[in-house]
Amino acid sequence: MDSNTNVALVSLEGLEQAAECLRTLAHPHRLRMVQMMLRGHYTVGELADACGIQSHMASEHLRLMKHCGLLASERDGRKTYYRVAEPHLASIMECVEARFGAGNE
Amino acid sequence: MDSNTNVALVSLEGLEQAAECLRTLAHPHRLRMVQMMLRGHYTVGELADACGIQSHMASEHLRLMKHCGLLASERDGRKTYYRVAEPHLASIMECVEARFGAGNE
DNA sequence: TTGATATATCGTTATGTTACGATATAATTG
DNA sequence: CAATTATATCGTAACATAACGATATATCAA
Repeated sequence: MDSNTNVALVSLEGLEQAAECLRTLAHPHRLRMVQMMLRGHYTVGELADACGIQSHMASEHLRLMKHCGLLASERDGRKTYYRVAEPHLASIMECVEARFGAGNE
Repeated sequence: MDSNTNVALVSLEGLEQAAECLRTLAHPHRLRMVQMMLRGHYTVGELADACGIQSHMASEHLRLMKHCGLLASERDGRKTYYRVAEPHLASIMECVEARFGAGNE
């Protein structure tokens, strides 16, 4: 028996929230940022550089993910450090790595 | 140390594919259908009824998920049965259930 | 205070997605 | 064969998202 066979179906409201989070996560630069943030905390500029995008665009991606509860941030002087706030993100990134990581491209 | 700290960052190409899959999954009706299909196989009409949508719209949702490798289908007479083809979907739905299921709404 | 640096926000345009009626195909029944 | 049932596809209008230049704010350094 599959491990989730006995879990009740999630309510439509729950699925709508889940869809919003997944949709927010579903962008290659945002996935890259999350993957980095699971390994440490980074400034907007560092995340932008790693993605090869301008920092004002990274800022917007980060804002979207923070808005749906995936991230949190704290300011230190003129830098803002973002970090993962949703514990389940690690499991989802493990799936992404298992399915799309080295050896599966 | 987190369990994924040593895993190499996924290539941008991999992240683009991952983003496409996640974006396809990120819809409340599609999540409901996947949740059902993890428990059995269903026809287009059964999945449509469960979501309260017309079957031609369910057909379109199912086509999108099949297109990116999440589902497979087989025809039996005039019915088409869809089933989950991507094993990692179970883990992702477990995350969704843990985060948005009963007790977390 | 002035200039430089780091983030954030705004406005616009281009592109993508969703829902849905209409229509098409394919299989079954009478 | 004609009618019915189950899926699938097409065209389109409404809506959402992404990218990006311009601009704003906030902090630090000289």
